[in-house]
Amino acid sequence: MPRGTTTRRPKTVSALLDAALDLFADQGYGATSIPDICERAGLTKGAFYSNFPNKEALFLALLDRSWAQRAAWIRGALPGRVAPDSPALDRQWTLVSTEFSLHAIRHPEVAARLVEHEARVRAELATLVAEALERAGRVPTIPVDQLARMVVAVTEGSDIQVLTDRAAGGTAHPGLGPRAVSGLLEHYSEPDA
Amino acid sequence: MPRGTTTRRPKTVSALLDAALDLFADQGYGATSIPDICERAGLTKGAFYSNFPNKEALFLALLDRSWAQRAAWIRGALPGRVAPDSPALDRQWTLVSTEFSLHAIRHPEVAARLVEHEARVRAELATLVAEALERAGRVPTIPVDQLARMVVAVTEGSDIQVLTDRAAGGTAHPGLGPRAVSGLLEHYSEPDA
DNA sequence: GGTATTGCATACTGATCGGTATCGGTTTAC
DNA sequence: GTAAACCGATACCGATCAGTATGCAATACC
Repeated sequence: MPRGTTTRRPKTVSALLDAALDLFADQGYGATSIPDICERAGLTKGAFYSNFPNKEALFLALLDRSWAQRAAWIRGALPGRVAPDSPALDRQWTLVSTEFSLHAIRHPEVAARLVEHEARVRAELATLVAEALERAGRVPTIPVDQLARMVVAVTEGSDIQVLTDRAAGGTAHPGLGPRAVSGLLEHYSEPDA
Repeated sequence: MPRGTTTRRPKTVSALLDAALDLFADQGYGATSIPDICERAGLTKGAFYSNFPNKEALFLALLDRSWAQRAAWIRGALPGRVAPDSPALDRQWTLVSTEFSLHAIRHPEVAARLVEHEARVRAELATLVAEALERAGRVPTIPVDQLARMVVAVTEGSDIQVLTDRAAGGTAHPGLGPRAVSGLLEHYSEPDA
């Protein structure tokens, strides 16, 4: 049982993660410095190095937190839909999560972590897909895990397209992600016999 | 007609772009410094600032060159396929191009440039899709431009998935991109009457 | 309430950053 | 052959970086 102050630390960590999320989304991971993060959090480098050994450790912690938050959000938002729509497009999340994918591709030891997380997400999504198809009186013609993979791929690709168009001042359209998803689900299933 | 030397400059620019491509793919755009690029190119900062005002200008020039090269490559590789397969997965290209999308989302003036380029690519791809469907005796049930959009989205999303799995040491599978593409093309077309 | 411990601020270091100014070898034009 | 223009190397600047060491106020325990 430690003796000194322990209640401050969680608040500090949370403030640092909040600040990092904003800055990674705005400037990118590589372009964001540790002093940047501390300043935005209203703290100093002492607080940072007291909680993380370096920037990458904070990146990983940030993703653990974001994954947990988003998983909870998706679990609440998705079920009951006829087809598993893509969850609401979150600009900040898309930017940070995509950048993390790139980071993982460049750093194999990090990639393992990402793949594991994606497998869990896909497993959940696969059951949702299976349920949705069942409600629609259809059965999949390929493994639902492969369907989930396609759904994730097309959704993420579409999100990037939409954000790009939006940044260029294009009219705010919903993107073709949902339509492509429902198309894939219909095409790779058939009416139950 | 200028009087001095002009043959050296193109070689220098090319060397800088080559070096930047390698480094942006390996470390990311934000994490790559100008001295890094110069060193890898076997040049000094004098060469850099003699040809580019800053790192972003080089990024844009690099993408212009890469777009031209890839467009030429795709034009030679794609036609004649029954379905427009995704071109061979190029790790370096996927990393840099995805990072540029993120950069564009963060910088609207850059996004306009990217959107314009993507529109050109999609136009070409749309004609290929139309030809492929025609050869297969089918007609699209939604605008071919929308089909092209879906194809691009699912391909890029799948490429990221494959590279991540590969980085994590997963078995080298082709990914579900091509299958999803053909599924979309079939689902959003019907036999010609 | 005394005290040990915690947790962040402060201060510092060596390295590296982006950017500018200038210098000198090289090439082209005539 | 020679002069002019080019173009990249060198040297330099102030700012900022990642990381460490230490100081000190706040807090939890007894």
